[in-house]
Amino acid sequence: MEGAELSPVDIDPDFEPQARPRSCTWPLPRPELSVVTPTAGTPTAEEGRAEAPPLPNEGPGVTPRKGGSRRNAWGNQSYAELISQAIESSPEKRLTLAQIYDWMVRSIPYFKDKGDSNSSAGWKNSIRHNLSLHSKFIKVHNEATGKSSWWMLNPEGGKSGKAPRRRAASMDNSSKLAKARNNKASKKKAQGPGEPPAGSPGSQSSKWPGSPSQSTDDPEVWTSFRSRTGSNASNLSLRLSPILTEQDDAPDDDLHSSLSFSDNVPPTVSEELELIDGLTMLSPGAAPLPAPQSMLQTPPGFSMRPAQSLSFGNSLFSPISPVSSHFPRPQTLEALLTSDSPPPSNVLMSQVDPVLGQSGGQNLLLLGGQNKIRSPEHPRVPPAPPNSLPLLGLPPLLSMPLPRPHSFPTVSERLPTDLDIDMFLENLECDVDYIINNDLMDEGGLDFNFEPLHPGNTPSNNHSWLPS
DNA sequence: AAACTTAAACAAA
DNA sequence: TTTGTTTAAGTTT
Repeated sequence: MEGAELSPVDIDPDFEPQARPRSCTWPLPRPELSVVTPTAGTPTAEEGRAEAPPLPNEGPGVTPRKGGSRRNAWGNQSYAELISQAIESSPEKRLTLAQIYDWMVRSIPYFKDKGDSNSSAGWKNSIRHNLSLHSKFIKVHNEATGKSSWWMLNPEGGKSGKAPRRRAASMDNSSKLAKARNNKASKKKAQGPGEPPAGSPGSQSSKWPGSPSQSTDDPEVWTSFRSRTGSNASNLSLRLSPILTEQDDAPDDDLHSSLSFSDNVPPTVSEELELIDGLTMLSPGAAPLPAPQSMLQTPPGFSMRPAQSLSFGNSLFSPISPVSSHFPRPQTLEALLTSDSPPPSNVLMSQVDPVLGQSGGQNLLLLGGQNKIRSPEHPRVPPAPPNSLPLLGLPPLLSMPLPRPHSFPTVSERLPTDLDIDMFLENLECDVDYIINNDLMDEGGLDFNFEPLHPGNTPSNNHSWLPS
């Protein structure tokens, strides 16, 4: 693309702050011609990826300006372009906000002396603003502890496309993506407890931005699983699997596209998501917690298992210990930690993980939601769009006959070839049972009656594992 | 009018 | 505080 070999912002000799009524001050009328030095220091370069590619940069290319005048103090590039360059210059095509800042300071002469907090407020604000505003940038959850999100270029282009303010009759993909991230806006201002901002997209559920593989996925669908409040549930958000990252170079757009959802999302989905969104916050699972200790506090049945950070910390579901259906209940934490036969194809899992992730999360939600929380109107599983992979709301994986509005095809029907998924489902199933038995039934507060619904074809009909 | 930059209010972590 | 999201206003093309 653009990144040809461009000098960091060519400094043209004639450069002069030419009339720019703008109130803004130009601290550095004439940027030192210093060549972008990788700033030996910059240890900040997170995760050692520091070896920042010295200088990317644009040059003559992008936005050739006719006159010798430059549009901005640093050249003719817009913030968006600079950010794009920064991201592209990174080996993995992704950077955290801090890294972007760092790149700016190191690569663009104009910002060289503006790295300190004092002089940086303004442009950093603009950077952030641009990242959020343009659909060409997508935010990806950063697995690393305490790290901010990765920012990547929207594989789909997203172009300079601006995020549409509201739902339009027809949106192109990038717009939709943008929209997805947009919908979060709503609840900000003007929220009188009971008055949804009229005319604003307010009533929509919050969305979370896509993943690199989200390209054509309908953000509406799985984007919405991000908790409005940014609770743990937001960790369901996709993570960049190492594998995917590596393939990043390859045109994986198509690949992802093939996994994508259709563009149509039934109107009800939004509402649906609202509900789920709410439930999400109630779900203790789905939080790839970096700190193992914290997991000890979580209900044993849920997927927060320390082990996940080991071999497949990048797959949203892999964390669940492969407990076979013969061992319905995780015996002990130790057991969980030791039973670690990794799924055969972590690769595949990683690739679809965003989608599966949503499904899985949703499932847990449905489980919890329907049985212990609300759902007076029994949340419907959003009808999976035709070519959608498994949004398939894995409901079927719940071996126990929870009251469900729909009946779904069996897992094997839908995923005839994906053993990993089956395995995963099995695991989940076990967890669910365990939860039901230990966390719910023991409470005595719920009145489950499984038998009637299982006329005897239950795999483990004797329920010998049930706590007596 | 669209694309940008700059500011700033706010929220979440 | 930092990171993100939005809204708003002023400029430039």
